[in-house]
Amino acid sequence: MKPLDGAPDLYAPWEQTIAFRLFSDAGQRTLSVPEQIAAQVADRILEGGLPTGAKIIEQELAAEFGVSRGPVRDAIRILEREGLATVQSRRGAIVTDLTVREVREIFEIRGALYEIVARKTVQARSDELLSVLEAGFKRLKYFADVEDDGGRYAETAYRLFMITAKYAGNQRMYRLFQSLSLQTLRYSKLGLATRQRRQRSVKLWSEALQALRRGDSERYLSLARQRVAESGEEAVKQLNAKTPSPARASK
Amino acid sequence: MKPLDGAPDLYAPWEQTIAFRLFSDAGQRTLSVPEQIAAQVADRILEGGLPTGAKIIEQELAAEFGVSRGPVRDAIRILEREGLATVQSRRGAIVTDLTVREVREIFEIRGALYEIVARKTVQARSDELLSVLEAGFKRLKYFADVEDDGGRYAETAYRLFMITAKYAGNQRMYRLFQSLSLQTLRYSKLGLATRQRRQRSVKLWSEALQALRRGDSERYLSLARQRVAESGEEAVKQLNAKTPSPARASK
DNA sequence: AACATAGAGATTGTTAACAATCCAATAGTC
DNA sequence: GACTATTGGATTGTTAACAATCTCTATGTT
Repeated sequence: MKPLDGAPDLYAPWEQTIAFRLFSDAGQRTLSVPEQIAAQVADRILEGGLPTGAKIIEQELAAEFGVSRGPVRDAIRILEREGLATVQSRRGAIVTDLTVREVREIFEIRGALYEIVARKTVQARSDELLSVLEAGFKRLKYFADVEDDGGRYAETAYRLFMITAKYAGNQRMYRLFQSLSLQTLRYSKLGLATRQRRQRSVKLWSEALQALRRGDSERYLSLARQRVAESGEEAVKQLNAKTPSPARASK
Repeated sequence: MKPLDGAPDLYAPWEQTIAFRLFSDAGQRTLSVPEQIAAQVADRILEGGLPTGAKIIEQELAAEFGVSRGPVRDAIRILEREGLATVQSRRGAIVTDLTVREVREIFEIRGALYEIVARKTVQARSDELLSVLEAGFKRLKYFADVEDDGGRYAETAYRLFMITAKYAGNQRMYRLFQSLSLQTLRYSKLGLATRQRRQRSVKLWSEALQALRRGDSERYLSLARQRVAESGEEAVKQLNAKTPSPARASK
């Protein structure tokens, strides 16, 4: 029944929230209380419910989740570790607000890691992987046409990529990708807010999957590289258009 | 007086302990109490005072540092984040004991990141960097001939590399390298326990620095790549020779 | 002798109160 | 009016006690 190490849960990654997977991927079966809190807050951050720069106050979360501040503190440290919260000593935590430079840096790192992951994914490809990806790709195409802020498409693309990354077999790298991609997910979204951009992304995915099917490692790699590069550029461009004038309108 | 962004502290990285730099690099000026504790314990782990797999008990550290368990818990979480401690829910923390597979995975990641870092270092090279590296290289040669377990050589090589990584300009990647390299430092040591191995490493460093001086990016990259590959292979080999029979001698 | 069970001690998880620090609004000064 | 001190409230940091859990030893059973 277990076709490949770590493969079973490839079949149903779409039902769980991203943050839940973030921690269940880490190994343990049941999540500790701080992890459960962290997962819920993480989802809120990724969905935009807690906007960039918002203060995360221990007492508030403690009251909301019905625990004392101790476990909440732990949860905040977990979010910090994942790059979703930024803690300043004695000043509390805020939802991480990446600078343009940091977003660039992370995309550069992701680009470097793609070199390895892409090759290993092609090498380890199987009918199973291809059919799982095919199913995911259908989802992706669906969300490309849904009119929203690009959030659902970006999330689906993230999950689709993580499936290929898991298949590459380097667990540490998988974990690293998870962290880096999740940190930039809110910013990637910006570059996928128009249907046009999403359709461009779908095209690149489509060709990449074909290359993967053929086992064309070089083509797959170059498409993956192109995708992350375009995605990064677009995110940075949108971010630049946004941040320079941070609303100093009224008063 | 400040020749280049982030450069000043390149001049005196040798006096501070590795773990102290680990946190002062992170940004803040003064270290919080948990960070100070984490730094001291981290040094102990890296030096071998706390051996691989050793239990880290909250109460013990609390008593030793004269604080309650709260800050110690924080410190342990920090060590976990840095990959030096492994925390199991309700079972406490131990000094991280990497499997052969994990060591391989980390070296693979480092290899991928070298691609970027090496190119950027060559691109950003300056007389200042070269002279700092020259001074560091002297140190390296010195420790190559000191008879010990390879610890001091490995540490010096780590610091020398981190200087080049800092110069590359991608802060996030610098931080990542710091974490990954520190996690494997205890294992890298294994491959540098003989004077012969150290002299081989010195040779690669020497040639790499020459290539850097000439601005020969490709040569520099290939030497860096070779160094990390050999280092990884040797570490894995030694680790394999060690772990399969985990001392079931007496009793 | 091998194995299962029970219990004591050790250890982590959680809580609530207290201490230290930070922040913002207010009052005071030039 | 602009700038600097002050003070109160909000918030994080720390502590010590209590609760829950785990581990290991000793005991008992087959």
